[in-house]
Amino acid sequence: MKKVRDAEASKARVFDAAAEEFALHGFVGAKVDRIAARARVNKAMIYYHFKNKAALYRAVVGDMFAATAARLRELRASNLTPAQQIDEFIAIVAREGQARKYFPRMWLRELADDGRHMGERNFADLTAIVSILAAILADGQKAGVFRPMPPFVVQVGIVGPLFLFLATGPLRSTAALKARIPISNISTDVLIDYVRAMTKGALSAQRP
Amino acid sequence: MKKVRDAEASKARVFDAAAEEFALHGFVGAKVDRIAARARVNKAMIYYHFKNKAALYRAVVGDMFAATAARLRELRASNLTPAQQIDEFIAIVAREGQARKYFPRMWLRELADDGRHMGERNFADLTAIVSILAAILADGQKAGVFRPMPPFVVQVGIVGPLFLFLATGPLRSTAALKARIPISNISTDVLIDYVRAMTKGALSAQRP
DNA sequence: GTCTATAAATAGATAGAC
DNA sequence: GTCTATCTATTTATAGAC
Repeated sequence: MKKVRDAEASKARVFDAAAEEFALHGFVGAKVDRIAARARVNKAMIYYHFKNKAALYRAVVGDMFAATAARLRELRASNLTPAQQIDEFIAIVAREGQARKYFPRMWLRELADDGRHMGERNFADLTAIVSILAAILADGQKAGVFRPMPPFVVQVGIVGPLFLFLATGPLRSTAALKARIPISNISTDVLIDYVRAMTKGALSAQRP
Repeated sequence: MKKVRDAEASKARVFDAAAEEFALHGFVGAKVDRIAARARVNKAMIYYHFKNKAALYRAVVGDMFAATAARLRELRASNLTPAQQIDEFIAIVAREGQARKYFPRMWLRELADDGRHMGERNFADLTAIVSILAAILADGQKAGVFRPMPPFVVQVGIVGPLFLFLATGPLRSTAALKARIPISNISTDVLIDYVRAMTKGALSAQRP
């Protein structure tokens, strides 16, 4: 019993340490030795809890995707208007991404890697997320409030700004210093509002 | 003389091969052996032409940044209106990024790495780019056509969608198949228009 | 300028004792 | 469940011949 609780605790520590390590160094750059050190666990324990480095990685990605897909399915089951659903889509992606500090970095890397390290399960969740956005856009077009636009364009228009921002805190601070730009503390709410304004401005059916 | 031309040619092949390799695998994942094979050059030649892997990387990043910064300085010297300068800023970043297929992926990775592999020169160019955007925004605010917005927010709102799109061609094709979304061939012009509409929609001073 | 050979370090994974 | 020791493979970089 005691052992079981310890096992769960050490497995959770491995998960957290791995998430941080993958975010900072990418799949290839992440070192199992460092994950073990970070988790205060013997390296062999990582292979006891998870099959290997790849499986550990997929578990971390899966946590974000499963949570996001679940929240989006709830959204889709609501009866909000298409415009409101876009607002909520943006807020959900932003909040789930912010709740997992490591994830935006991991995702930028995984995109650059063409999804090379994702498993079937990860891919299914990603597909679900894109399909939900496509459905919202289709509803909005049918209602005449959105102009036609390929879902992937809208997707990168939402995820791009959100994740680039969430992933680049330290770099922005450094750049702000060097460029002598005031380092205003930008809240996630400001960011969400901006992405909402961008997206609806660009999707709006009636434009000059 | 013949040798010199050969040297220039092989150095150029190393540059191209390295750019491709860094884009596909990141700084850590890039293998010098693969760069040599790709460039059809002996591995030792890489160290003959460039100091080491890091210097080679900085040269590739520098090519994009120097070109972009130069074009933006020209833009800044023009007498276009702030709104027109934003449109041109977006087009320049998109076109320079598209002219270097490898770069958007490299940049997503470098952002996730907090700029860890950049040199002083790279950083100076990056700073110049951000400063130019900040100046355009300040002009627009002064003229009353843009609402106040931190430059970094606008920056991620432009670079995020552009580079996420440019970096993810193959992945989008795969996802489109799995999600049964029509794989429309989206042109860079459509993308540029969308990012322009997004940015100006979100910056517009008079909004509901 | 070009190539071979190799030094030196590092990393993923596992066997096997406790 | 936990730890030590180690095997095997890779990888950056250079020395030195041509």
